Amino acid sequence: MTIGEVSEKFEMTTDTLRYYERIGLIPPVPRKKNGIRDFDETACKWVSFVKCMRSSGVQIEALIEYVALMQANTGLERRKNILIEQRARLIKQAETLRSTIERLDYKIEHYEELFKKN
Amino acid sequence: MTIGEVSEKFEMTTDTLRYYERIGLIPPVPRKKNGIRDFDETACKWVSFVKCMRSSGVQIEALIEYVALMQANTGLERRKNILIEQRARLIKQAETLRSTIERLDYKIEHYEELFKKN
DNA sequence: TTATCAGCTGAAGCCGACTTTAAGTCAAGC
DNA sequence: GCTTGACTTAAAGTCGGCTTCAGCTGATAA
Repeated sequence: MTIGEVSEKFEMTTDTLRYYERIGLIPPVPRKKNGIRDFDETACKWVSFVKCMRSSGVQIEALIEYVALMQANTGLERRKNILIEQRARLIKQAETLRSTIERLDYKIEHYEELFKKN
Repeated sequence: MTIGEVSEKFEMTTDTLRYYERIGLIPPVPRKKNGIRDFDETACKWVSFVKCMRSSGVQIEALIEYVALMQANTGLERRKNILIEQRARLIKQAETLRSTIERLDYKIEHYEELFKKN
């Protein structure tokens, strides 16, 4: 797959994909002889994974470390711990969201009351 | 309350508090005769509200508009809609988080399996 | 054949959200 | 009366995360 196809598939720009590869957020993408990127299934899976993680705010740094360890085929335990740490961060974030939503609900309710009165 | 006390109470820097006032994220804080900020209960409630919203990623722009309408004591309906829009954004975000966490769970599970084998 | 794509690289630019700095005021304690 | 430390402002700086640009190559199609 070309970078253009991948960018459509995952709804992100080609620039972002190149940027991700450049900073090591995804492993180096295989190339054709002329140097053009040729995304295989593995590369696509990485894009999918990183896109998902980023959409929830998982930090780029953590992902870069994870990818590097995968590339080096090492740090099994560390890899697992990165995932666990990030999960913990997300769970905390979900809890924060929950309580903010509650607060918004409460305020919205208050406006409903106001409208009823008039 | 001084800005220093408020910053301790809400665990944010005095710089951030001044910044928030400057851009209209909280209404103008009452001042003593010498110009020093003197946070009253209303001001504190605003800080608390904005801190909560920002911790969940509610956009500054939306909050600024909301605060401005409150100050002008107008746009009742619009105010309610701002809150509803932001709630919708947060709910979407919570859903995204939930599915990312699931994906992480799955990957972590995979590492567990690997460790069991060895 | 020429022009118009899609792709390439490296570097500079941009945006949101603070944070720091420079230069100054003011009140309390020694 | 001077130092200390908390406060003031406006403006510049920082940082993460892209995004855009300049200048190039190489393949396709009118």
